[in-house]
Amino acid sequence: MAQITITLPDGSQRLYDEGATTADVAASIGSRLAKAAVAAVVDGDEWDLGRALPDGAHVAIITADTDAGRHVLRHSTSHVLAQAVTQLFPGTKFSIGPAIDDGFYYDFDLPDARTFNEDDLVAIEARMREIMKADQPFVRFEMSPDEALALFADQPYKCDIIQRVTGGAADRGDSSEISGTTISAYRNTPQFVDMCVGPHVASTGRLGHFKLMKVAGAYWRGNEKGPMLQRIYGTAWESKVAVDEHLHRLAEAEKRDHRRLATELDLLSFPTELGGGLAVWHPKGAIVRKLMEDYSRERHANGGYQFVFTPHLANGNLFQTSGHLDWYKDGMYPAMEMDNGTYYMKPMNCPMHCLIFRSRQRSYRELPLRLFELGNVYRYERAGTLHGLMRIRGFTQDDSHIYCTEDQLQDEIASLLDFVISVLKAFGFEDFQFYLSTKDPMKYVGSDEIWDKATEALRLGLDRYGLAYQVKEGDAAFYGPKIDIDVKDAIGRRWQLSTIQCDFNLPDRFNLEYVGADNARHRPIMLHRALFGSIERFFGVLVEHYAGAFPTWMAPLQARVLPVAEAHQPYAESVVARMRSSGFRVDIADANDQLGKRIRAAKLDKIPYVLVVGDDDVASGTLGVNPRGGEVERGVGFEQFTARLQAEVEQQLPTTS
RNA sequence: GCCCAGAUAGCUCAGUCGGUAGAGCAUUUCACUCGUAAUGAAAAGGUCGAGAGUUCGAUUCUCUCUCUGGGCUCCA
Repeated sequence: MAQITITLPDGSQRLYDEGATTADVAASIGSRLAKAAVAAVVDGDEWDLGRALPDGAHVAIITADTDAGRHVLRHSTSHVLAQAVTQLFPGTKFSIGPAIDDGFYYDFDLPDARTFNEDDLVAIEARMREIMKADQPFVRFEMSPDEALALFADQPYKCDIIQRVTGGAADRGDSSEISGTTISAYRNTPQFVDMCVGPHVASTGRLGHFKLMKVAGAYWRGNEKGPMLQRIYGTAWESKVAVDEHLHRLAEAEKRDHRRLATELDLLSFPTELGGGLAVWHPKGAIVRKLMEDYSRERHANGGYQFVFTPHLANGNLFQTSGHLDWYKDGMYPAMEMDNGTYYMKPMNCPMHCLIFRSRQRSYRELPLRLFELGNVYRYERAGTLHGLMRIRGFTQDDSHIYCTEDQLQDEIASLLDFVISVLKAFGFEDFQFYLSTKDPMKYVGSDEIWDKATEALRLGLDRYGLAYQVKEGDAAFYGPKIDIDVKDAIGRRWQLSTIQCDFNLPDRFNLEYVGADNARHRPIMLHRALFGSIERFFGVLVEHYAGAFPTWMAPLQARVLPVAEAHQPYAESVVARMRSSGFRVDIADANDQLGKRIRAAKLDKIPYVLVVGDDDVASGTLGVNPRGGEVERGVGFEQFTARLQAEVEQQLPTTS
């Protein structure tokens, strides 16, 4: 029998009989590898284990415990989901079922507009386990588009994909289903076959560590004018342990949910009487917010910004001039008709800042002119999009508009990046991701030349700062390209916070000018930027980042004093009074309840320091210090403790710019 | 806006096959005065999200609305 030569990732070569598969290669390397294998990379493409290899192929085995391996498990599990649903609900049309982060989903169109319920999920999951127990093979085959259209004649969504792809109109959503002009599919049973690029595990018995999570509606092809399908989400992993760890992570994330913690820690609430997406801040939340704002103001004062204030309402002419009424009217609160015009709640501050710039003649000597405002804006976010503090209808932007010359632009962007990162680090974020968003060809104003110029300036700013970034094509605002900055929180989730946006448009619309050194009039360049984005959202992210345990400098209460018994009450009160006079936020828990109970309550309130005072402390002027997350220390001198506390606060709060 | 699921005491939830409701924690009071994560007892606390319909009677069934949650779409 003829032999073929296979090259492995380490460069070594092995000989196999002709017709050998990737599974044979894995088995020849080791039995553990063979067991862990789910697919392989053959000459750069992902292949099933069962496909015969060509001579000279480069082969790398994909194991289940890698991202690529889990992707195969998840994608294969989604096929099992589709088979289970089509068995249990005859007549179901199925559309697409890709692997996603942590899992997979599949979209279905059920007969008679039926929808899934919780019980259905249980039944479907049970049927999936039967299919896995049956150990059905995933058999790959290929066909022409015409054959595929015939095979999937009763599956309109599949036909839609085939026609679109063969018609040259494929998009990203189609890529897991189909590629090129030959259509591949995988058959599990005589009845069930699904169009798919693959790869898949060899058989359904290889699967099993999964859980169906939830049902949701999803538009076919993401088009809100199109049909609404029923989507089932699931998670799948290489082992039961990995599934359990994933579920544990979800539970931990839920414990950090800012909406839950806002209630538990009495920070703020969303009274239904107010209307959706509107919050009221309780005293404890307000303290934290005030500290954030104070810090932001201090940094801006040191950073060469000038503070301004603008009203919440404006005549519609202003938003006509800015162009926002043309582009974003649906997102604005409706018009208020007054006897002297039509007024709107402001959805952003920039037009008003432009009016400040334009209020008198400006000289190049004033530039860059940096206007800063904690500006309250109101946007009519669609009902289904509201989400706690993260998506809210009334919020405060830490908003700045910088007017500068073309020559100043790149320096300004570079120093802005510096400023943004420095402020975010002060709030405990260390890991940043940068994005450069470019023009949306369907939605923009201004000339191509001006867009290229702005985009290039942002790009050079990032390059000059030496930052790695990703480009998001077509993701820019209508008025200009932007840099967005994501941070990674304590449990690895990413949040988009800061934004730096170039704008060659508003200066035109507002006819902004400055007098240059040449005594001629020039148009300034405008930058929009926000560090927190919105105070509310940033606060929400901080709550989740710290799980409600704010660092001492911004904690609503920095310490609580607990007299062991009533006899120690006067001493405890003197400790509170002395600490308050030093500017610390402290309260007392009277000796009405047992000490253990009061300690527990203080810990649940996530107060940084619990100070227990008893006989010894009264006698020698000391404190029992019980720090959050640390060991109890008895007999600490009062001055010693307050000095330590002061140092901690100062160290956490850098004020350099 | 669309699909699905919800809304019962301050919080977390149970319950009523249609006859106006209960627990734990929190709160208040009393007793206990305690050295590092839940002392005991009692009291008080609810138009059962809002409106309409069916019914002798609706917190429960139906409809509409408001708000919330999970998705989709959107996010200047």
